[in-house]
Amino acid sequence: MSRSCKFAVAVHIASLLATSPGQALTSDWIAGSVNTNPVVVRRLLSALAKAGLVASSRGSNGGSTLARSPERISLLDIHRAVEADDGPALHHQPPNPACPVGRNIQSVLVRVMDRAEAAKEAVLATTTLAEVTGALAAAEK
Amino acid sequence: MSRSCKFAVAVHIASLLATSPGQALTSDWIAGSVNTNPVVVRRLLSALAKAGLVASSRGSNGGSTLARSPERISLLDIHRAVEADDGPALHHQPPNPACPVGRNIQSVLVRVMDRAEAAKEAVLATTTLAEVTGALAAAEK
DNA sequence: TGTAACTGTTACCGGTTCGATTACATAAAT
DNA sequence: ATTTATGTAATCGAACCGGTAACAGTTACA
Repeated sequence: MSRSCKFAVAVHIASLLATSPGQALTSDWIAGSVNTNPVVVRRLLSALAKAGLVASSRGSNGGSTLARSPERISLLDIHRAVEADDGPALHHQPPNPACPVGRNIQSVLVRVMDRAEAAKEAVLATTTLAEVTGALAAAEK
Repeated sequence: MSRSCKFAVAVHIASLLATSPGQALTSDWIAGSVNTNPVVVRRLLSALAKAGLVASSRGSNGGSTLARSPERISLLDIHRAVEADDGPALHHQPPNPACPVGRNIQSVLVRVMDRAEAAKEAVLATTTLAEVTGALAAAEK
């Protein structure tokens, strides 16, 4: 396993909540659909709750629901909630400031990589959770 | 150090080669500008050579040069050369096929994440190495 | 010819991230 | 009280990355 699949699982979780409106789902039940451990689900639910996308209640009959309607939750909201944003991945050690390339490459790279990341996020921003559940329903029939 | 900075270093290396046209640079010299180990540089040069972006000659007076002009090398070329493309990061374990969400979420996710990745790559594809070195020169004055 | 310079590749170490798992404190319904 | 949940910390194994040493192969040149 190479990269993080937190985003994929978080969208999965949010889709489950969106298709069970008004009903609180437990981390155990969600884990059964995702096919993973309930603690993994709770960690992601915790991140989604901190971002204000999900509300959880504890105790018996507890569980989680969406904090707002699926039309008003974008995949970028979910992505930002569960994946850390460390900015573009630059050199570990600062390049040689005595070299004309070395002393300027990072600022140039940041500009380009930020633009590329913004283009990616624009796609996620214009895709709503409601569109995802719509596509899920369309795939069923 | 969390993520890979291979792309950043590879663009750095390519910029050095682009600003020394016709002159073969050694991995030792390049490592001095990048501020890292020559083997790290050679690993990236090897990947760039396999992608046909760089030509290297061995032995005394050896070194590396660009295999084509900086105007005809895009940052996407460099990105594809040094960073593995594993496709979108989906679930480790396959989701539960007995669940309507679980059995369809991955195909829906692939469509969205592929679109997002394509948007990012479009930015890198329209940025040439020549533009990078132009920005480097502009930052100098 | 032989030596110095340079590439190409492998192997290994130390640090970090990730998912899975166990454990346990806390909270709420009945 | 007991049961059912969440919330969170700790730990484990696997994977990836950058740095480093080691070494084989190649080329220029004295």
